[in-house]
Amino acid sequence: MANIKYVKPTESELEILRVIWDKGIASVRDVHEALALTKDVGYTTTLKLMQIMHEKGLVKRDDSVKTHIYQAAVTREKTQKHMLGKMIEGLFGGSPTQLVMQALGNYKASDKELEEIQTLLDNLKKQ
Amino acid sequence: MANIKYVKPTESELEILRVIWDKGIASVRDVHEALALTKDVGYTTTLKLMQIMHEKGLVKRDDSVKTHIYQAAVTREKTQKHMLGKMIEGLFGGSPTQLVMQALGNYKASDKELEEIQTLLDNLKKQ
DNA sequence: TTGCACTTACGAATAAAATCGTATTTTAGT
DNA sequence: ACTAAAATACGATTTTATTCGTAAGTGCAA
Repeated sequence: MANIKYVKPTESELEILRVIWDKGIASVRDVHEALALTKDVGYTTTLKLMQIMHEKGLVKRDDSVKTHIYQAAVTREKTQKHMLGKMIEGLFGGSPTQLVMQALGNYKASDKELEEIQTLLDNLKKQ
Repeated sequence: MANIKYVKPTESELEILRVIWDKGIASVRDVHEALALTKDVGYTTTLKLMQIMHEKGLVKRDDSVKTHIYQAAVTREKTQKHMLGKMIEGLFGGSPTQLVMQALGNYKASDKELEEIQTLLDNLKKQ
């Protein structure tokens, strides 16, 4: 079995991952420009972070071309799952239900979304 | 209006808050002993962290007695809400539904819990 | 080919968080 | 009053994360 250790992205790394997830593939400049829309940061800072992420295995890159092309090496879903898990464990006493209730109670969802949840809930009940 | 700025607890601070939330009130030693069950850490480290938390306003303390007694200055619920919000915003594209679906899908809940969620869902639908 | 624009590499500075050692204070028991 | 045990205060170090300056490589346009 491959020895895969989960690497927890830092706050800044997560910002970068989000951009890459949205774009699919991206150069440092692509990412930097996206980040620059919402925060003040130097180009080489973004570059350095992406290099570190590459070392950590958070992103893959094609460096056979002058402008390296990056893509995520971890999926959004896996990351979501890990972070949800940590949060459930740490803040919600291990109860996913607590988290769900809290989320549903505090953040309004549309009727359509409520229906989606209902459908999932129905499926879970059947099992 | 009182000027309350939300202070985001760090990882370690959160661990301490969890102990205090569970106990209601706690001395440094109480907290330290709880932490020591699961990690290797020095007493003065815990002390220092709790002092910092006090400066930040994360905890209150009664220092009229020799052994200071701490209690949380932020509720578990408020903290849960903030962190959920950040997570929804950052990882789930602003969609609480996404988060709920992900949580329900990945972490099994008991029938009783599913019923609780169902009840909440019914209420939300009525509105 | 020369030079300019753009890129990566990389070391180093800065900032933030966590850790701990040591000094000092407090108080209860003798 | 004295001492030991236990507590706090606090500076300093270590670790981790973030930021950026500067050097060096690359290729395209004139």
